[in-house]
Amino acid sequence: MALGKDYLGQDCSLSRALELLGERWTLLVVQNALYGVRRFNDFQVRLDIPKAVLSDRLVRLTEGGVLEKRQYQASPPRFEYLLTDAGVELWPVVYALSVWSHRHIGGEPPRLFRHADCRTKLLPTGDCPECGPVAAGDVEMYPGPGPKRDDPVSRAMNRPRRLLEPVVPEPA
Amino acid sequence: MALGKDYLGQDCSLSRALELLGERWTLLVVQNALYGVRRFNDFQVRLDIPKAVLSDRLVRLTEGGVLEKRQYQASPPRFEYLLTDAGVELWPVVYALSVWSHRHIGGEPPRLFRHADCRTKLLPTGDCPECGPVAAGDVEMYPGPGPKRDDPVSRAMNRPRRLLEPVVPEPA
DNA sequence: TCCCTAGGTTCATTGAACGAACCTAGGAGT
DNA sequence: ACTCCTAGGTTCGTTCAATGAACCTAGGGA
Repeated sequence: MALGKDYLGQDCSLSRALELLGERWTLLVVQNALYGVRRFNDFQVRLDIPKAVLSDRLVRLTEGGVLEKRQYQASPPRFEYLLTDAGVELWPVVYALSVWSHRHIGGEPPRLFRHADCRTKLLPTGDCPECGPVAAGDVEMYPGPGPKRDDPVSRAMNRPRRLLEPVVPEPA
Repeated sequence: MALGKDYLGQDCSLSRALELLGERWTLLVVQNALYGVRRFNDFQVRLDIPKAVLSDRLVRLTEGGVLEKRQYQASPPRFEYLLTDAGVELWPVVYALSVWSHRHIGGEPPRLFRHADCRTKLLPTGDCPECGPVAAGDVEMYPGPGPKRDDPVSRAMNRPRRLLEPVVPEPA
């Protein structure tokens, strides 16, 4: 975002959220973290995002308390980025915006979401019509009618799976 | 957003929403439209946004079906921008993100929101804990503890008022 | 005649996004 | 012993959106 990613003169909570989440690519990174993507190269392959931008976004999300960087292997040192509790709480926002997009912009959704316990499709709020509020970890993602990207990470997401369950792409 | 405001290679609904709503300032324009701001100069005064950017965002939101441009006076010709039904349906997204920001980033909210009928504070989803789903027009906005901007448009928003009710700033 | 208002447009400057190239350290293959 | 591969980045020149000050236009009011 050119010349100032901040909104200094604003008085609302939304502007503070947008300083952290409103930059290009940022919310897509969070969405894919909810889908189970954890590693730098997996984000990069799935999003086709310039590495320098991805690096910046991961740092900012980590500093902002949305992600946590963890070493998952000592030698050679390798890292993954996990959503914090605050990050997981962005699920309703991401889902509501996706539903809005499908309703008002159009396009077939490549992935659908239901309550894992009762298999009921979620309301736009992310709640289950039968059971009420649903934790993000109890949401099951399964393939929808829309076209899907063809890369190893996206392919690994085609099996029905819960949110936050780590994506393990097959090696090429 | 530099070099491409689009996300062409993406397969998700969210990326299509972000092509329309994800640029700098855009969601703040929608938020203020929900708060009752309708006129070019009122958006400009309240947001301190460069006029060229505001002009671009209003055109894009209008083309995208979020706003509708209407002439409210013939001579001299004057215009206002009203939210469409699709635009009003962004209220839960805007509200959920504001609540997230207050919970996880902090800061006092300058405005609070309750169900106008029963005066109960809304859930983060925008629903009323007592009555269930609430239409945006039945949400009442009232001043909260946080600091407020001091401009004629922001001052006009300090009286308790329903969402979408037109803001009428006092002339300076 | 002059100024004011609403609703913009024009333009030079700045700095974020892009993407290709490069880097580093540890295994793995031959 | 040497080379390749992988994960996880960094560097850097190019492109283009954001900024803000100046300007524009048409009608009304003093």
